[in-house]
Amino acid sequence: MAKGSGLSIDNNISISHPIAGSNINDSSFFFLHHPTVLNSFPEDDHHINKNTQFCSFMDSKPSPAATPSTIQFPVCNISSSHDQDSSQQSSDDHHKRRAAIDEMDFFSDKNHISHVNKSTANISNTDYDPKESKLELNICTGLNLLTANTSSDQSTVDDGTSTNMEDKRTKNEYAVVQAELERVNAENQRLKEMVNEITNNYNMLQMQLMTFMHHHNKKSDEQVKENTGQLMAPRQFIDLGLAANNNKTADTTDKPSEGRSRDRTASPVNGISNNEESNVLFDQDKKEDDSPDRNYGPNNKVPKFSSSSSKNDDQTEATMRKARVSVRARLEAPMMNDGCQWRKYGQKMAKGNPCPRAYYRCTMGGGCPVRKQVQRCAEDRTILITTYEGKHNHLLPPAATAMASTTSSAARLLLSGSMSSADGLMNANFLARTLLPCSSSMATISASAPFPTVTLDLTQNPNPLNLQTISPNQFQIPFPNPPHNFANGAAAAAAGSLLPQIFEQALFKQSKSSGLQMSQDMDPSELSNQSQLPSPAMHQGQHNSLVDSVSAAIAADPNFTAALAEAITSIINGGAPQSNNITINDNTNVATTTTTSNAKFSQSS
DNA sequence: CGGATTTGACCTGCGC
DNA sequence: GCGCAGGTCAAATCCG
Repeated sequence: MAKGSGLSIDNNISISHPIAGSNINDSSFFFLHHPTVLNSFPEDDHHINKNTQFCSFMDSKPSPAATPSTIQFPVCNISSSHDQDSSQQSSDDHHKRRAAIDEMDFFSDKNHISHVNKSTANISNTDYDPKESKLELNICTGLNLLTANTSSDQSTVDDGTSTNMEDKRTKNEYAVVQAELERVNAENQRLKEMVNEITNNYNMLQMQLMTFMHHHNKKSDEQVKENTGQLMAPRQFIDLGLAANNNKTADTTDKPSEGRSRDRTASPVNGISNNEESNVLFDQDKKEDDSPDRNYGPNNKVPKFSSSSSKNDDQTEATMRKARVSVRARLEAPMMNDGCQWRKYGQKMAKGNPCPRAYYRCTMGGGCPVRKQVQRCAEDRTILITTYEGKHNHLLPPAATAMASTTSSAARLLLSGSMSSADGLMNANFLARTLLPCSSSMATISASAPFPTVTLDLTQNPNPLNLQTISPNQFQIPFPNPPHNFANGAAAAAAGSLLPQIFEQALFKQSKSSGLQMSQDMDPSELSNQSQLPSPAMHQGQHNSLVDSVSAAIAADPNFTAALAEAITSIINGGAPQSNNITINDNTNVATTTTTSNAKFSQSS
């Protein structure tokens, strides 16, 4: 290479380093994106620190002035293969060198920026734009290399002393790193914004759900009584899970029209008002939480009434204990891996099913009230039916949060009706309408069942997101395109995590379409942020909530991400548009809330 | 040996 | 009141 030809800058990596006496072919020499190729002049030999390829990057003993501002890039496999001298360094130097290698200082002092003639630094790397560069590069190479771009007519070779090969090389590397850094920063910022948005939307939905249920709890009983004829049946159903009433006299005087209520559940219309004014609750479930193993003891035969300021919470707990979420999944394994630890405490032969029903209790937390029943379907024994009951009173591992949130949300859905019976049925029916707006058949709920049960069917493959009535007391949500043959059931459990989002969306939309019911009990400042949201934003929030669920599902079992993604995609593509058709009427008069709700209920019943 | 599972007994509510 | 069914208890057993 003739003198004066300057540096050859080429994106095709080919480094010839005559100074070091070796060619640098190791791709690891270049970090991140392909840096440009630099050929130095032999004349510059005396300027180059032989111990380094990038003088300013790696020199462990820079000049004191350059020390604080030296940019240090991680460079691997250099010294051993390209620098014989480095192998002779003392171990101390070696450690210093390594320490220098491991550091990258992109924010060096501007005062130490070397004077680089930008006019000669015609770098072919398109990522580099000195004008847009926000980072200042401090280069103190001690070199005085000439640079030239032989491949471009635009370049001019400056034979002056302001530029040199190391400068250009460093600048190239810097440009690459800077571009990468900016890209990563931009992506990081974008991800942060996404996370914040998802979090905000999730919190908003959760708050709305809570507020909505709180509103139901505070609705006056008179409003319910106005529809006594229509509400009788739903009251019986909804409150089955709430009231623990062993008052046999009351039972005989006002029994449910059909079916029976189980222990610790009772007809709510036995002269016991569920509204807040009654200020009555059953503390039985608190005992259950404290000592679930003793909830069948004689002391618990007669639930005790007490007053408490935390009535809502206790009622929530009570009903959560009653509400059930059943998951049907094709599963070879004897039990679905839902992330929790369970202890089997019983097994019974259930009527009408040759397969025994196993009873499990959560053992992850002391006195956790959550239980589940596992039984194979009589018709199709490849289907495993897992029924969850209760609410965990302890922290859950990530893998268990999906199903736990499902059961919790399902219970809350049903609970939302137990506070105010009319709206309770409305919730279920609204859920049906939301999920299957085109269907003329509504999920019907009666008092014939001991527990309100939501069944998540992961075994079917219907076209629409369908809501089926599989029994008078159950509404079933078949999961579209379910993953087949779950190896361990984790995907099924994870898929169940979609349920709370469905509930939340349904409840939220109900609250919207019913005239922003929460507004009565809600701080206007809180509501303002929510009710005034334009629909697209809200839909986005719901979608983000779904995404959040997806994340939990994936966390539950990454091995089934693909299968789960398929199912989720089906919901998003097939189910979400349906729900998104729900019109959010921000102009609905709040004063018409009760009327609207009752009208909805009348339609449903 | 300690924890988990099995399994028969027991409890409870409901229907007849 | 009795029987049935669902649900739970707890001693026996199993297992790592």
